[in-house]
Amino acid sequence: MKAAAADQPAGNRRRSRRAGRPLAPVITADSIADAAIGLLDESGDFTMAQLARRLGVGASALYNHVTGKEEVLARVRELVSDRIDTDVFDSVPFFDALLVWARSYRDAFARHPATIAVFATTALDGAGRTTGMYERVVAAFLRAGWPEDDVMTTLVALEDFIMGAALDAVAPADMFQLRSPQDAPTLSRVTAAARRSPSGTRPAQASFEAGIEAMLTGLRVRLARLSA
Amino acid sequence: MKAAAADQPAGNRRRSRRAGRPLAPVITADSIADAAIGLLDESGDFTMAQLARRLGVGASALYNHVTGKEEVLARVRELVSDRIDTDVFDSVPFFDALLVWARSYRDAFARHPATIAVFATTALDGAGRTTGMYERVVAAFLRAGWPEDDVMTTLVALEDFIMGAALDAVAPADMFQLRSPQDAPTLSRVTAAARRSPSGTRPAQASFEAGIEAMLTGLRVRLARLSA
DNA sequence: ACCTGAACACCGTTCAAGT
DNA sequence: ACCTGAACACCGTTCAAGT
Repeated sequence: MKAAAADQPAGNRRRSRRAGRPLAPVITADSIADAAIGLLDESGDFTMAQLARRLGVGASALYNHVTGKEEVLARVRELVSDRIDTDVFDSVPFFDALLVWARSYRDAFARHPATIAVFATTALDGAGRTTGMYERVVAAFLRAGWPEDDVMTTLVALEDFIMGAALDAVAPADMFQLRSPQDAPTLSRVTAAARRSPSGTRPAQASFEAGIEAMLTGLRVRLARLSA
Repeated sequence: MKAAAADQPAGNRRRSRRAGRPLAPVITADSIADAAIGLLDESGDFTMAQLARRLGVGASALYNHVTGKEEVLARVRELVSDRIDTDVFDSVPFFDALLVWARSYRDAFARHPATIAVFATTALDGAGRTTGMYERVVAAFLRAGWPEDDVMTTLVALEDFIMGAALDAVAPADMFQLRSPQDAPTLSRVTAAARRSPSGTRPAQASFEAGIEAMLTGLRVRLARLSA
């Protein structure tokens, strides 16, 4: 009745590894984070059991490499932060760079909705890539002449909008598609008009562009006022 | 060994109710939503078991009144939406009203972080108070002369910012308090400057005010451009 | 109709046993 | 050090039994 253990070393399809320490580690903290981001991309969430299954180990094996799910999410955040473009600040004018940065920031997180709440509420722990991202953006604010004591306030305001837009990007397209339009005639009229409009872009996308444009317009005014 | 069942009818301290249908219903969909919002206020989250315990029933009893946790959250959203001030649109100029509305919107959700993601991603289902809130705000946009096919785009852009700010309001105050400041000297300098600044308001609050001001400034420009 | 209490499939995490 | 597999306390939800 015993199934033959015919696994190739590289294969992870079938379950067969006897208990005890393997000759070489099967997983690493990095491979765990990679697998997590894969699951996040595919289904928007992950469990420790799914993670372990994908890596071909038991769930408890994960805890030899990470302290728990929270650390996995923190590591995912680092990987996601890495996709945010901060190089633009060296090549184009400040406000133009801010627009590119904001778009890449929103896109990076819109693909991983499960990380948004964690990202927004977990403290930075030092030397990571997320900290590096902030360091470069803050430096750009200062080079643009932004008052030192207003940089964080403004940067976080921008982040608030970006995170809200990332959350919205995963909302159902028909959020405002009412069953009984007569209960909210004005809302129905306006959502219908939006659908007819020749935007081409998806609604969430259009709102992001409208919002970031308004915000940057307002921030130009703010900078002028604070500089005066 | 059997404990005496000495409960007052109104008391819900001790567990004692024999199986079978009670003479009068013990809970209702409304009392469930009320209890949920209480737990949300106290600890930022709730489980069906906690909800049942607070109501003095078994967890399975909840399912006689709601279909599941999702419905509970939807009902909480309705209660929260009810706290958003839309009356201002009748009493003060449009952009001033928008500011008051945005503040009350953010405050309503900042107290219930667990509902933010649900609110942002669940479709409206018709005749509720949330729909009513939208109906009144949309009407105000139109009265202010906003182009019909741009109302939803702009309203959602505002909501993106408000929701992001609500999420930020529950973030730890020391998010940017690095363990090793030398790894990010510019970021450290700027966060230190922000702490010294005589704002009086909390950082998340200051960012909300800066952001909504910038956004409304930008939207005034947008309205002028679209009207031209 | 509306409760209780047992049960189910799952969750994240711990830990002894094995190499 | 790093795996397996059993176990724990919990989660949301279902359902038979009781009135």
